[in-house]
Amino acid sequence: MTGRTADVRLDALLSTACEVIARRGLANTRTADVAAAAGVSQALVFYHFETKDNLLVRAFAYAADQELARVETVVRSPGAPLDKVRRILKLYGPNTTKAWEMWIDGWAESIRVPELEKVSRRLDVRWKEALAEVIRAGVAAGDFRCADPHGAAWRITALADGLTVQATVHDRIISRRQLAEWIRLATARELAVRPEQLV
Amino acid sequence: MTGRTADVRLDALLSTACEVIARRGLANTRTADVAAAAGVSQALVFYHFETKDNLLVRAFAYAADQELARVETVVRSPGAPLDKVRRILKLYGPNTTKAWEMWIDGWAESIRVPELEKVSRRLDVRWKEALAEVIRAGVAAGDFRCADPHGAAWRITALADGLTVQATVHDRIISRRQLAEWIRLATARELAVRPEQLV
DNA sequence: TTCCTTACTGACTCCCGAGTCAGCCTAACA
DNA sequence: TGTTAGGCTGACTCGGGAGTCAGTAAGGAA
Repeated sequence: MTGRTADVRLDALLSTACEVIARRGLANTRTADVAAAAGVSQALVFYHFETKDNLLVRAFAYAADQELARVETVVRSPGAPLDKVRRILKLYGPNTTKAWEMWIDGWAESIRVPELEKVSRRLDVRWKEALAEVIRAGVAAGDFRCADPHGAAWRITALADGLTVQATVHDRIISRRQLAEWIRLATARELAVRPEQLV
Repeated sequence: MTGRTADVRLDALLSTACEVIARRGLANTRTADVAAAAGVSQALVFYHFETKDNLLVRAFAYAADQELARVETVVRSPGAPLDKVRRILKLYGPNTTKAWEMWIDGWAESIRVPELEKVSRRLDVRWKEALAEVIRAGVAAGDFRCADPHGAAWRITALADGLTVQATVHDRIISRRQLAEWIRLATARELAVRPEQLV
């Protein structure tokens, strides 16, 4: 496993770093853990990333880029706006990838690390913009009504943030079903449609 | 500064620990920092708390108790339910105490530390219950309408969580004014009142 | 075939921070 | 006015984790 080109190795290390951060938590992630998980020496991590801080910021940026790519896919896909809203909400919700665990850590760390804050801000803003875009498209197409797509997108995603944080941090405090229902309800109100249309 | 009774010292140390955690962030808080900020030796911290983990959990519990006391004061105060809703929302919002910075760190840490998760869960649940109680009282008094006080309380506080996290982590991403307005708007919808009634 | 570059490693160093411990100081009680 | 208990400290230990460095291997250019 020698002599790979740098960017292939970079990618593998960043992907591994994301897994380790999600699994162990940011505070418990050592450079040696990432190296071990990737099957390389600890020194290689420093060879490619110079510092641990740099590795972590790049790892979060890597994770953000992946999420953003998925969002763009939905936004640009053909299909009815209401269906896109539904797909964005599904994408946004908690899933098996531990992405939420990672981003809750990321938010906390972003308060002190400006570089990380930029990454996290970019992701958060884009999610909200993407939903707003799709809502605007739906309004333009006459599929539903919404007086304030920007505000609606913010309120919907913020509600989802708040509920998902609770569900992620406090095991079993609300069911996945309840979580999804409340988000659908709020979205349906914002768009003046029936909640069932978002299932 | 010698020979204070243990519980006075405990209190002072916990209060100082909260300040330090809020200011420096959980990850950057050393037992020596807390000791220095309190003007005592590092060894005294261990004398009273045995381990750093214990100190931190107790500090979060201390902060939670203070917040809870303020919530209870509002809930039990005389006054119209709608006014209590307004006061709870005001109390919930970001303020100058850096409480939100602390609890965002707390949420992240709670994912891995069961003891801390209990503390954070107790606080989160009580906030939601308190608001639900007040909503129920308002419905009973005929001051406003709400078909699902429990759900409404969850949706309102989760929205507030989501928006406040954004405002806390991402400086200037939304104004305090906008934050408060969106929460009032959502609350007004839930309670079938006009947003101005919540100002 | 030699030389240079680049990916990579083992084996370090070094510092920071949690936790310990022997003993000091003082208030209160006998 | 001893004695003691409990609050308190200085001066440690010790382990873990970030970062370093000398050197190896391999592939391409000349």
